Amino acid sequence: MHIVVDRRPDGVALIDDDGAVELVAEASLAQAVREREVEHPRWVWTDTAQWYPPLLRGGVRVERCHDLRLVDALLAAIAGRPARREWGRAPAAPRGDTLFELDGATDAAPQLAAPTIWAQQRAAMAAHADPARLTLLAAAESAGALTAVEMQCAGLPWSATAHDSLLTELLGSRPAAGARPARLDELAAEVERLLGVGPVPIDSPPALVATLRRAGIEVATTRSSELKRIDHPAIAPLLEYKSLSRLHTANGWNWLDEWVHDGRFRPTFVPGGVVTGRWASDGGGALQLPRQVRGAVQADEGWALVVADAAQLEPRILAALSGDAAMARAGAGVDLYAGIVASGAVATREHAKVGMLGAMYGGTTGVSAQVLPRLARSFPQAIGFVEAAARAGERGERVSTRLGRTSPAPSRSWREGQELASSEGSGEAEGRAARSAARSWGRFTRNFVVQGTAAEWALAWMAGVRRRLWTNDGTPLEAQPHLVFFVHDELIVHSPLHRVDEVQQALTAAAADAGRVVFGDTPVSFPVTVAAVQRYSDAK
DNA sequence: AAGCCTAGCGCC
DNA sequence: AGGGCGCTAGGCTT
Repeated sequence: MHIVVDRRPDGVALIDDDGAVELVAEASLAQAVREREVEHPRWVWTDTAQWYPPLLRGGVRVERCHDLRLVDALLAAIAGRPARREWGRAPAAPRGDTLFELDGATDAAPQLAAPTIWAQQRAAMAAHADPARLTLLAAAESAGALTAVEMQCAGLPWSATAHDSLLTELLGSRPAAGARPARLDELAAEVERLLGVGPVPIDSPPALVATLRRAGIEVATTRSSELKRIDHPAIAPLLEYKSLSRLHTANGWNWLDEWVHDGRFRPTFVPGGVVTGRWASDGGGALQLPRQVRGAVQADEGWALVVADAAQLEPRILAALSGDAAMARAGAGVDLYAGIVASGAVATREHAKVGMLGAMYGGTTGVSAQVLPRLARSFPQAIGFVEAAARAGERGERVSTRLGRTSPAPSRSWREGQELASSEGSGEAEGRAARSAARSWGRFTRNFVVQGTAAEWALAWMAGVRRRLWTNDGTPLEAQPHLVFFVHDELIVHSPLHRVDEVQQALTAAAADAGRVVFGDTPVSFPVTVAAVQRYSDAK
């Protein structure tokens, strides 16, 4: 049962599968949705990020939806056309701002109504080589969109007091606006003293490189990794300065003022915001919360944070994708890398880890490259799978995830570079540039299949957790266990203490389900580590 | 002043 | 000569 939500000049039309139309005023939409929700429909609408927040603020939860904008992005990538724009615009949108724009129609063409787009998408999905998987992906993507809105609405519990203490501890008390914290002043002075060449432009990388060189420190950049290799007394305080300066500028008091209100951090999550299908975030750097500040993420009194992390998700995804039975066996325990060592393929856990990451990212140097041949001997299917994805990318082909998300085609300039290099009389330089570009795109497609499929697994996991925690009995979301955070392979549920066991069970069971949902019958396991804590920093 | 780019660092 | 991001500061151009 679907209900298409369509904005009309005179209100919002709710259209069911029989074509019955209920027209409701925008102001009474929440009430209408609440009443229809008892039928457990799948709401079909242009954009969850636009439609859902007002409903949720009105206390109305939606169990399932089909997000036309997100599915359009999937279908566009598959068809190799640009995605549509201008979703959910009011009919009074200015001339030219129509959905038809990209189809080459004139601006006299009517804006496509949601029912029309829905019909087109159903047809496109039915015509796909694997409609079942694509339908699953559409549902998972849409469930993610609902969850993203709910997580923003609930917010991540954040203690401004703890954050302030932590900053004061590390940086000194809060400085006046625009001023530098005392600890940073001290460190800058220390660096200056130890370099002994006058003023040090510590915040300007190019100028700092020049100053370091004047002090006899031969560096090409001011990157920490490069500085770490240098033996000089000024380096330690410089590195500490960089780390604390970063904390201050990225997650200091200004960040706290801007992003934390009423004990909650409410970032905007952007499902499908990354080309691989991973989520992105908008504002607050939500997906890059440094470990330094995770002590400020604190459960409410009487509540806990249930933090769950999928163990070595990407290599497990690769094992399942490629059907590599040996790697599945290595992953039988909680630690896949230990399993690889136990299999005899490599000597240490670190080698296993670096080697697998290198295989999935396309690393060609160092330990990663050294152990790759050993991994390839022990796990030929897994390694062969990513190698094939890389070769496809190098040829300019597109690749797909397990559920059918398709990588973009390489750019025109990329293709032109390849053609130029293979044309008659092409020079050495063009050839080198083209091979470099080809390998680079191959690294992208190599990673795309793994990262993208891991994103699908994570969506399935999240949807499973949400379903298990689901209630729609009128209890506010924030009065029961609810998802508050997601980062690629990690979920946090804020839960009343007396329901923590049940939440842990939900996180674990949903992970096992996700493997079956995405891969069907697979020997690969997807264990999660789960910890109930008061502070996020206590989780690992 | 605003927009864009680069360097650098945080996360997965 | 390692994939994907977001964000900030400095420094340039417009």
